[in-house]
Amino acid sequence: MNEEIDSCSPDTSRHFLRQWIEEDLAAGRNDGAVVTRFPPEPNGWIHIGHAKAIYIDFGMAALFNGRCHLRMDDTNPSKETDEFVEQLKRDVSWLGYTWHAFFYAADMFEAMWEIAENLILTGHAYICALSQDEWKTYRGIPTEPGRPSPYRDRPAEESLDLFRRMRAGEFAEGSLCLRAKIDMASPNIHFRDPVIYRILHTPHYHTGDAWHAYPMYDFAHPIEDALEGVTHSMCTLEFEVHRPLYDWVVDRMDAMGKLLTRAGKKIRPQQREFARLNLTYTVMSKRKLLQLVQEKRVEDWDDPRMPTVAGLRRRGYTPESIRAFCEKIGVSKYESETDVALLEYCIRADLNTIATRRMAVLNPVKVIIDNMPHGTQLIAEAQNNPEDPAAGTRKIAFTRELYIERDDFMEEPAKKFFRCAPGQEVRLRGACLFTCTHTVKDPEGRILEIHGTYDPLSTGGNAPDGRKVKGTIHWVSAQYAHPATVRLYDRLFVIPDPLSHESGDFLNALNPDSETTLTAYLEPALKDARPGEHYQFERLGYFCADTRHSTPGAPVFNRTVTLKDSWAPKN
RNA sequence: UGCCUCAUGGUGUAACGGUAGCACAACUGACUCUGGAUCAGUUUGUUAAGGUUCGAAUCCUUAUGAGGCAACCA
Repeated sequence: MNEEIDSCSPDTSRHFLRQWIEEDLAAGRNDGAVVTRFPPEPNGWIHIGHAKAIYIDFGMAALFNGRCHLRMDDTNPSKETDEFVEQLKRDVSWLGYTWHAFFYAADMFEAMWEIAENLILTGHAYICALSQDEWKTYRGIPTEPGRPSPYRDRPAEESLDLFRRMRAGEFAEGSLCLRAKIDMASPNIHFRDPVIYRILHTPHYHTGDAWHAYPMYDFAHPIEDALEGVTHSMCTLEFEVHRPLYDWVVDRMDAMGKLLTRAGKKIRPQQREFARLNLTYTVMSKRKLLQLVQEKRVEDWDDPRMPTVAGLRRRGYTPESIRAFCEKIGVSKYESETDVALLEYCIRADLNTIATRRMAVLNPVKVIIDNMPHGTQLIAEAQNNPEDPAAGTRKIAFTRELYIERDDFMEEPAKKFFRCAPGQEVRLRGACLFTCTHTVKDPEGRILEIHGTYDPLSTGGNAPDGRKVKGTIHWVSAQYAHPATVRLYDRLFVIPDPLSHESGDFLNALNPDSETTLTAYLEPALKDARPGEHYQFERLGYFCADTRHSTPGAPVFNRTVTLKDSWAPKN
């Protein structure tokens, strides 16, 4: 791939986020600092949609010589684990990014607590004892104002006492919560006295049982940003209506003198939102991916059919291709649906330059070269990668009996079918020219053997008289072929019926034939393929030796992506 | 029917009051020891209606369409 992508350089187009930061810089805000963050909740594995966010968060920081933090947004202990944290780090690193600092939001619980107590003391928060159901009637609906909670004017000392006892674990989950006192008549629901602390007794993977009261996202996130010195907090569109609340919290911190300063200037974090990635035929919801894993519809989070970063990696996608994809899709606030064809283009473009060419036959039919004496063999020399002469060549034994792809032979060739057919000369890649003379069939008419002759003068694949041969097919020696497991993937998330998808019954919309496992004949060199290595099996597509099931001497190959067009007769 | 946001070819984006451009997809052709790749080319677009302006994708108004917000999730 080109240098731009290798260096993880950010998008060069002037999208609205870039302009936003440029304006801040021009206005001299935050003393010229640019600090961003990628703040996943460690409750699952990241997918291609997160890759977009990572690309933006890290890319914008890099563009302005700023810093980007990796932060675990772990304010809800019920779904979070250390394993997810470790996987998150692995995946972000694999994508090619290095964070300038790593944080757990949980490490800031004490600071958040202090701010919350301060809010209570200054009349900006109170302990509410309304149940969730009761609260619904007080909060009101978007089109009508809400009513104040009966606990809204609880004295600060009383709230403070209850708040501290919440923390100590004296109360049952749901019995009490801390609310910010803002505006029950606001058209923005998030301003109607939002909950900022709730009681949770589930142990936290990082802080254990030290806490029984946990901050809500809306309260915690701006504090995390402010305490880390984040200047530009970028997130997806659904948080747009939360922005006023984000600013409200930052204002409260400012009033308490809690904002960081740099050269005497306050670092005031701001939030902006961009559209999340939607891919055609692809389920991106973390909840649904979790369901696929839990119900064992897939092998694991890194199943090659999953849109997770780990799944793509195991499927054979490269970090370069994913970054190139992120650059191509751009950044906007329009909720678009990107065609997966673009993702596939990106991996083909990368693999085309780096993948080693090998010959393989997935659906074999035997070829017998009648004018080649039994027991003899020729040595063919083939390029390892025509796109990269430095990849060199290799020698392959060519024998009297071969396998070729069944699709590469047509008894009655269609128009423009230039491959093997009776009387039609074809090139056996890297070896020689071959002409089929006749076939042998079983009683059902299925072809068992293709017989023919080769041109002994065409060694290497070219006839000395210079005659042109339009078709070139791949082959493996029947004598030396290495049988191996190959898995072909179709799109797992094909949605034949959009209605079933929209009704939430997405499992019925999954393509049941998304994976086909078969035994293929490979050229002997493939026996030594190491997990993670990329190959192009000529016209069959790009493959990657599996990183999970491959064993030395017996690699399993996953198909990364097919070549652009597969030939089909046009009638 | 409250608030917020968005709308440019089939798809994704650029143009920031001054020639609607790029990429993917599709289709043509050239070349090729992969019907791949590469190279060249073609087709297709500013949601609608008003207004401001010498000039509007861009600014204003209205309409239409799409999405988000009523978890003690993030």
